[in-house]
Amino acid sequence: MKIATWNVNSVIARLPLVTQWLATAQPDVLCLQEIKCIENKFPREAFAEIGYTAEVFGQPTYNGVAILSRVACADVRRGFHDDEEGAHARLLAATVGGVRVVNVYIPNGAFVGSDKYDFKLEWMRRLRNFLDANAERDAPVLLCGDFNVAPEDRDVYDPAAWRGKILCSEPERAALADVKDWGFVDAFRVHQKGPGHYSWWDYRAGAFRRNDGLRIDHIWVSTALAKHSRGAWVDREPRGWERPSDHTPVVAEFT
DNA sequence: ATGGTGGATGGTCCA
Repeated sequence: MKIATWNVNSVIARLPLVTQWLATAQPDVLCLQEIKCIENKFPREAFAEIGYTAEVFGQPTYNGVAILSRVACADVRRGFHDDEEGAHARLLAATVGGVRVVNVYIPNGAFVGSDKYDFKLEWMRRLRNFLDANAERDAPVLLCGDFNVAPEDRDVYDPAAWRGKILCSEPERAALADVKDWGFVDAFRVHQKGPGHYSWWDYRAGAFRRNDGLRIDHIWVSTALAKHSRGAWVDREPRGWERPSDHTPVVAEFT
């Protein structure tokens, strides 16, 4: 089983790239974030034509997550139990091929100390609570998505410049570590130990050309699923295509 | 060079 995650920054604007990538990478599951559309504008037919069903949790203009899969999804969950009306569409869970997949778009947080930053930290606390209440540690569970946190300095192109900044600050790293303490293993780090692997590069200032990136998109797995991990990698190629997302896919493979 | 780009939208907000 091959599963991938990709923040596409508008699924409508990125449709040609996503279908092209699916055709070559051939994942069984692709979790999307920032689809930036409501469910009835999601290009469901284009994905169906190449063999993927879609579960969608949409929202106008901002956020939105979806799961594309070659097999049917079961037990689909949209958002937290205690979400209020109109809450951000940032969490979509489904059982696919025996794996409980939790697809998240963790808030960006704007800048350290902002209201959005507080919202981000609180959202991560709610995610941990969601996992405690809804996921089984002994089962194959996979948490993936745009986490908007670079967990360690080796995930950052210039750690000194980013120290304490948004996406790297200690409170964010601690909140994410608490999510990980639910019982996850970073599938990417099982296979890749070194620095220089990034999943996001700012659109501005030629960041991709200079490889000024951060590793903020992740695939984490329960220890039960980690036993079946056969590989994990970042596919940098779509970031270099025409009209790219600022993120590129992260992929993990399991037996 | 003290900014820069990109998406949804139709003024700015968000990243």
